[in-house]
Amino acid sequence: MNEIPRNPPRNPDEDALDLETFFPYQITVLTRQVSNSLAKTYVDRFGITIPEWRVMAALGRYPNATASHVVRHTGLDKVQVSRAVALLADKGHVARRPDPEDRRNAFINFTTRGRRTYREIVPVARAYEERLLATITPEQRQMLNAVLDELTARAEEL
Amino acid sequence: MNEIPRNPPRNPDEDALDLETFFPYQITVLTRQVSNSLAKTYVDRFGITIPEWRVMAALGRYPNATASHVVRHTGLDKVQVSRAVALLADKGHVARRPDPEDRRNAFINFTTRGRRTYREIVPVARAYEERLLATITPEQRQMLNAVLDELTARAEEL
DNA sequence: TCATATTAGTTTCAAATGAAACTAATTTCA
DNA sequence: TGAAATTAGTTTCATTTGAAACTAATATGA
Repeated sequence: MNEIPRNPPRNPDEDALDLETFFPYQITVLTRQVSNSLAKTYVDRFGITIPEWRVMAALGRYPNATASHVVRHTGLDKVQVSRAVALLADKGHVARRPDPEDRRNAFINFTTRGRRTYREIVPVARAYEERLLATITPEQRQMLNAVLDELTARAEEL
Repeated sequence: MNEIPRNPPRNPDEDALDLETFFPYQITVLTRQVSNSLAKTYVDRFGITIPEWRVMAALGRYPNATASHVVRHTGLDKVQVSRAVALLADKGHVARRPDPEDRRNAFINFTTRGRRTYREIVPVARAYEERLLATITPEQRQMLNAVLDELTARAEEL
């Protein structure tokens, strides 16, 4: 058996910053964990990536959207959307239809197959969220939701 | 002036999932925003990346740490730590000293310069956090902190 | 009306990432 | 002992990412 490595002594320096209680660190760690779990689920069970899922989520809510609309509703940038839509089209989940009024635009819609897949994913995504949040109270959830919105707006200002 | 593009109609489908209220989406968007702001600050003002900052933060708290200790305290993986330490050493912020008792290990410490840089960064990092959290109440902060810890533990289980 | 600017979306390229392979040192146990 | 397994840390390589350049279409204004 190896010796269990001891941590080096904690620095008594008053000014040292504790990463564990530093908010940007905390959310980074949580986000990575959550994203990795979800990405694995989406890939393993549905063969899609998170950006692809986000595009589908946007289409589920706003059908017949253009890529620009998808950008607005997913927090993805246009490169990611372009790629995700191309991959979803390859997989037969969505189809693009050029806008005859302005041929720079293309409307994006689910195929029958894509809609079926979307309807399978939604409850899985909800169930993950539900299990993740299961141990916190409804008041905490509600507060968390409000605080995250507030901080996102705030972070955009800074 | 171009026409302002209208959003496509919202889908009345009851089962559609709202990305904006989906927790994994919310924290992803917030985290990206916060990380980008901070990364820009660290690069512009101190010439270091976020992984390098995290290593410095770990060293500030736990001096004379090995790379493994840093891994444990930063949430970075060993590849990132190896690279970040190499970069910090190139920049003269840290120095590695082989452990004579076990030459696989190397103790990592600030150089004088590195410690000075660290002491400059800490208040900047604290100030950013402070400004970000300025609009939420102390009760909310405290709850947020507790909930994030709880959810991180929970996410690791799932 | 036609040269210039703007917009939608795609492609290119360079940097960041992390899994897996690797090197070197130490530990284990037959 | 000493061969096999384990550990610390680094390097390699394939993938992901996003900024910038690009293409095609439309809008603007002298």
